[in-house]
Amino acid sequence: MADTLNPAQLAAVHHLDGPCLVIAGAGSGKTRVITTKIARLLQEGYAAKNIAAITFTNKAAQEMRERAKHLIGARAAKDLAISTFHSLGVRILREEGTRLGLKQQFSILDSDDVLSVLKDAGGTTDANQAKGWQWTISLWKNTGITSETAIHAAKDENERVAAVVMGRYEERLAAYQAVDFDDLISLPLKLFTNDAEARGKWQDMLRYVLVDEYQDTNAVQYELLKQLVGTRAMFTAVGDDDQSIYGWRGATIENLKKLPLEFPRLKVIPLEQNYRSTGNILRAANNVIAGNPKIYEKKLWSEFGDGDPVALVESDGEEHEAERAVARINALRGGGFAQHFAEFAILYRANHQARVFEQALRRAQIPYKVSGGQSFFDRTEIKDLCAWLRLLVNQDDDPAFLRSITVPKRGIGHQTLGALGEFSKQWRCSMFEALFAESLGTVLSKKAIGSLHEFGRYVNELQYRAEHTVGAEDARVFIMEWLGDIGYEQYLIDQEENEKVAQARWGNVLDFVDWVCKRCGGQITQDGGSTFETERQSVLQVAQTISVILSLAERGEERDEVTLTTLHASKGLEWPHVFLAGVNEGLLPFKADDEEMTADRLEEERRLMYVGITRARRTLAVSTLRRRRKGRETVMGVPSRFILEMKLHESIGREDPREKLKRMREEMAAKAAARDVQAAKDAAAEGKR
DNA sequence: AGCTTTCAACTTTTT
DNA sequence: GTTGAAAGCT
Repeated sequence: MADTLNPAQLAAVHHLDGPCLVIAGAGSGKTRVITTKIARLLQEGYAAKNIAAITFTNKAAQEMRERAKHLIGARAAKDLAISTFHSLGVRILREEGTRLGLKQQFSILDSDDVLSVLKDAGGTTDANQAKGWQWTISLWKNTGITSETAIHAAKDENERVAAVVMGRYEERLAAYQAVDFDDLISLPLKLFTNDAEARGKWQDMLRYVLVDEYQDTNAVQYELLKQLVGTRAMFTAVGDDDQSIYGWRGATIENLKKLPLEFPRLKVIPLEQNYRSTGNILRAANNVIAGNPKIYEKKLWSEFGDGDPVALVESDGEEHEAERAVARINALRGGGFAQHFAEFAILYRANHQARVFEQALRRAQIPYKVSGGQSFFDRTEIKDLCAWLRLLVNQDDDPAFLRSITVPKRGIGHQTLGALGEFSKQWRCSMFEALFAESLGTVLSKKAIGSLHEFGRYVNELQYRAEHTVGAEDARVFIMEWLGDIGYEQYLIDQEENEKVAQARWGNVLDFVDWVCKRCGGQITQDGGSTFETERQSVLQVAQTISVILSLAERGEERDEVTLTTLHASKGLEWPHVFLAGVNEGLLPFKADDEEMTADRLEEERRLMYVGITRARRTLAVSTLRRRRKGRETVMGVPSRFILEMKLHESIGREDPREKLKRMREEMAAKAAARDVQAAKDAAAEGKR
């Protein structure tokens, strides 16, 4: 990317004296605009703590902070209020919650917690029913519907039941002094709407607000934003109406339409220069999205030249498609177009599509990662136990040491640990090594050293046992004893006032134990035709695996792997070589058998296709299935209408794809005929036998 | 009748 | 790879 900003980016950065909406096309350098604008605001005299940047995911927030750090230095970046909508909500509620009758240490329920409260409130043990309620209630809460108004919003019998359950659910939350994720937005909004003093205080604190991925905001988030910026309206919203793909969870592009109406001084700036993809890819993207009605006109272009034409891949079925993808990866690498596996991504509509690709990649010995899921390891209770396991693997892991020695509390406080830390710094050793140092007596009391030694000895004992415990059953016994020794269940109960929440957390712990034990015992894996049994592992070996996974995740280190991900999860990412899988009618655009395709739905599916296309930097393959398995029978695969909409014949440097499509159809028909003949022969042979 | 086994189907997801 | 439903077995 060039060192200087282009005129549109500059305009976006320098428009400081009023509301600003940046329509940031895919790959148009929007994060750069946001961070540069933050620097500009600082220059303009804004204090760092008065600048708020709001994102949707923690990852995005972290990334933005990193980028800001590079630009303005760590010191200034530290004070910036960069956070997600939700963590900003937490901050507001921690400080002002008492005004809403919420104690300062209210608890936040995650979706598992919510599920168990809902089962309880609805008097059911059926997880699916409770999940249905959870979904409906969350959607209501995200569109501004409360337990009072829910009954009017209910459209069928199920929803009417959900509305009743919602009432009881909300009562329970209030009784537990707990909030769910949606409350983290709606309660601050309620506060600001009713309490001018609190509103004034926060408007004064967050004097300039930047919002990333504005097209993903829901109705409640929009209202909160309005309350935050007040009539001063000093804000910049950055978003792309063409990349709004979260309508199904309450995001609404109404928020984009409303903005100029509610803020007449709004300056709208489109960013159209793309710094990511080749001309052929952008042309296909523009052609597809042209099928949608426009809110803000924009057309992406780049200076990269036409590049390779977009490839159209047709395969006989899912397995064949996966083979074609593997072949393509090998061909591009062999041809010197790519050096690393990490340059490739395979994108698909639904998670289950990943499986076939996983098998094919494994067979071809190509490393891959499936994105999404793994958030399991983010839970505090799991992190606690992982810290212990990490310590067993590597005693010199100081963060793991600190977490283990304080979880659960064992009478070793920050005084002792501070001294130990100081000591280890001085002697350039790890804290665990410092534990048994003789000269420790000069800085710490006998009693403190006693408890430290006890901890150290226990860790050594655990480590020995972990190394020698093999197999699922023994592993379970060992781990449960360990958890009993450290009193972890009791710790969870003490930690959490709400008994239900504590139980749910303990449930997660048990899941984790299962997970570990499963890996300790030999497991039978079926891969394609072959069946093999993996080695039985010791607890320590499994812990090592976990440590590796965690440390890679922590350092954000990239392994050289092909990425498999859903289209939704791919937004914001990019790869040199992208393979769009299963671009068939019914899959993309997705259509369930029992539901009709509305214009809104189709438009969102089209945006999803657009997001997929624009992930590619250099080459893009669009893959369709001639035959699609649907249960036992094989149905005819119809290429997605989006493929036609790409107008690939406009691609430069290839044969006319309409001709190619025609040829492929003929081939398909011939093959199908041949198959039928073969099938008839087989049947005849079967009959003879 | 109640249990086990087999078979098919399966949106998208963050906090 | 998991779950739910239907068919088959005791």
